[in-house]
Amino acid sequence: MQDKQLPRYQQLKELIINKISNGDLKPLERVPSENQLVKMTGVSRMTANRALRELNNEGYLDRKAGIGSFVSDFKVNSHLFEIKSIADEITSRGSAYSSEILEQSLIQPSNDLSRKMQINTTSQIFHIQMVHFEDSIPIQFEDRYVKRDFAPDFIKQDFSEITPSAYLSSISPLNEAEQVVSAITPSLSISELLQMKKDKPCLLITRKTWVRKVLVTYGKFYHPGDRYELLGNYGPIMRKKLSNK
Amino acid sequence: MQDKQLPRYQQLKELIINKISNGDLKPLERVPSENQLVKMTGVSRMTANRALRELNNEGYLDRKAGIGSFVSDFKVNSHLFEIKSIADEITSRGSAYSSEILEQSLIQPSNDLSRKMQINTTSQIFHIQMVHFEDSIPIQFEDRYVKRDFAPDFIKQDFSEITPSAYLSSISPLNEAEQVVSAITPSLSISELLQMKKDKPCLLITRKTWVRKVLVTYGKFYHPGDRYELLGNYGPIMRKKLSNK
DNA sequence: TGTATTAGCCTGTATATACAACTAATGTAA
DNA sequence: TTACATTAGTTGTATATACAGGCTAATACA
Repeated sequence: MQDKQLPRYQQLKELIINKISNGDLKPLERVPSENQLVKMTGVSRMTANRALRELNNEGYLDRKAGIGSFVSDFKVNSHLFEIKSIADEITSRGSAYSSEILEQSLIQPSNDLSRKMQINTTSQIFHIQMVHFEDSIPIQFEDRYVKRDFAPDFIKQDFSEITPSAYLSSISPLNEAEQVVSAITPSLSISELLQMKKDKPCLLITRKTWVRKVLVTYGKFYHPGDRYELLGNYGPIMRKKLSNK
Repeated sequence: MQDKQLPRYQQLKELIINKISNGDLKPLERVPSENQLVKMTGVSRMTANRALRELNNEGYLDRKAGIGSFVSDFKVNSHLFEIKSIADEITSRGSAYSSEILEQSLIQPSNDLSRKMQINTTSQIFHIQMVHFEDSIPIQFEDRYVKRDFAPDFIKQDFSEITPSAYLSSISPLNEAEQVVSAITPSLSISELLQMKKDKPCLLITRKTWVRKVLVTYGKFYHPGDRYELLGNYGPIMRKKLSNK
């Protein structure tokens, strides 16, 4: 698919990212050391170093001199992993997660939608609508469209078991996203779905996600303004320390 | 201040970041090449390469093989630079920026505020409240606190000329920030300041900013929900191409 | 047994070197 | 003039090497 072969440090990075995203490597698990990578793959230590160092900068790994390199525990981190885990976010707060699926179908996109998703109207698109609950209180209404080409089995999934975001991440690491955050007054139907009081505001996140420069999903995520806020960290990533005792 | 001297690639990075943030190097301006840095500073090309490469990854520079390295045009980019420039953001849209200052004073923090700013109540804090306008339409109400220690001349500034964010960035590059985004129903006074219709929602951004792990400013920024949205890009930064004819 | 030392592995940094690919400008031949 | 080749400067990648510093576990010693 690619025109040219990727540089070796990049191949190493993707190898490790794939192992993380398909579960071969789990959070806090050890990753091969630089010298092990040298022996395994034949690269020099400096390029193994570059691969691991960049994965560290990007938040995939935690490294510590004298100890080793370990898969990050993404519970706290931002980055694209944060995006996949409304369920994890809820459970990591110690709350009970549940969901209710309202719609799950295959559709032909309207003109407007096909334009937003950068496709023609003959392509087929999955559509899903569901509500996510924290301790039985609705916290997100998800209205998402997914390209059939990217996830042909999307329609067969049981999204009460795995969230759409987590499922999509399991197919292929999502490597680019754009999100627009705004404050709106919700429509009556959404207000009811989220069990919101009249005239209370909604936090609306409109998100597009790409895999290798190809847009694969477009979704709107509505949160009750008084029950949800969005946290972002910028600058040097504050990483959790590895326990040393 | 620092315990140990920073690594040389880091010194190079900060040197260049400082030149960018104090205006010595302007957007789209050329930055010394790797070999020039080698001659100027005596480091090896690989460490000059690392410094420039990381600045590129972090969005400060645009590099192109065969051409050179140039300061990014931050109009589009996110990162911490985005944060300093509500005025730039407005003018870059081709609109007219103006502002109105409501309060500018030196105060003793309340218990609550001193806790939020991680100081004791004997420290002194600057407080400023102002409204930012786009084409005479209010688009942000800024309610900000700044540590006196960090910016002793803060109170003397004319913030109709330079925004508080831009002024703070000019003192020292802000290297870490946390922001919480939420949707609220504004108080009556804020609703009036922003000339909002009744019951319309507000996008509230609560932001803390650090310089070298020390919190220097804490602010709340209120935007009319129907006139403002927050854009975020994640993953590989989409950089503007250098014009090549 | 208890304590100090050492050896070994890990990451972090720094240098020197090499080659590839890209670009702009220049020189050269048709 | 036009088309092509050359050249110099730039970034991008890859390797080999070296030393510093953090950490752990084995070892040596008292």
